[in-house]
Amino acid sequence: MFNHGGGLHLNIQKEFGLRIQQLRKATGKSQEKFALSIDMDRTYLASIEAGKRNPALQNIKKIADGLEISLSDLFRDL
Amino acid sequence: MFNHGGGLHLNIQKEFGLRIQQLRKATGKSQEKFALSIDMDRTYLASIEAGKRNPALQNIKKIADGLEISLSDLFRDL
DNA sequence: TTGTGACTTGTAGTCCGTG
DNA sequence: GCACGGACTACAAGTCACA
Repeated sequence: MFNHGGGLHLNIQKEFGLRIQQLRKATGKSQEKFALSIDMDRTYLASIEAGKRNPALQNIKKIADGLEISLSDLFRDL
Repeated sequence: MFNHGGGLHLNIQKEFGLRIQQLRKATGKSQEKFALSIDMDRTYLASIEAGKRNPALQNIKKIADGLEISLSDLFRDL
């Protein structure tokens, strides 16, 4: 009866997507501007935020760098 | 002149590999036993530990679960 | 017990659009 | 600005034989 770490029963992709969306919005950037700033395709970023993709470590790192936070902080509360 | 834990110039794959190797060894399990426990191929785990792979979120999560730590803790100091 | 190269299959990731 | 889709290409996933 515990809920391992994070929000509800959303899967890890959805949780991750919501997390980066929240952090991106806090920067005031659009998906397109943010994606551009980290050299990532805009539609790919959108699908990650939607929880539809399973991004690999290098891209996760890229996002963390773009958000200017550590990987550990990126995964906080997940 | 010491490097405080994480940064270095190893790439993220190598850092991640070393990190999970360290944590796995702390559990006292062999690659084979640990891989088995998380339903992952032993040679695939070995190549991740060696920093030769770029694992995706689902597999990263699988490893964190197997180590019984949060993703945030898994990435601590990385 | 672990490392590695080679391989096939599935999907990560890119690029072009649309409402 | 965003969600969504089609059609691709690059590479992760997963497995094996052997060192």
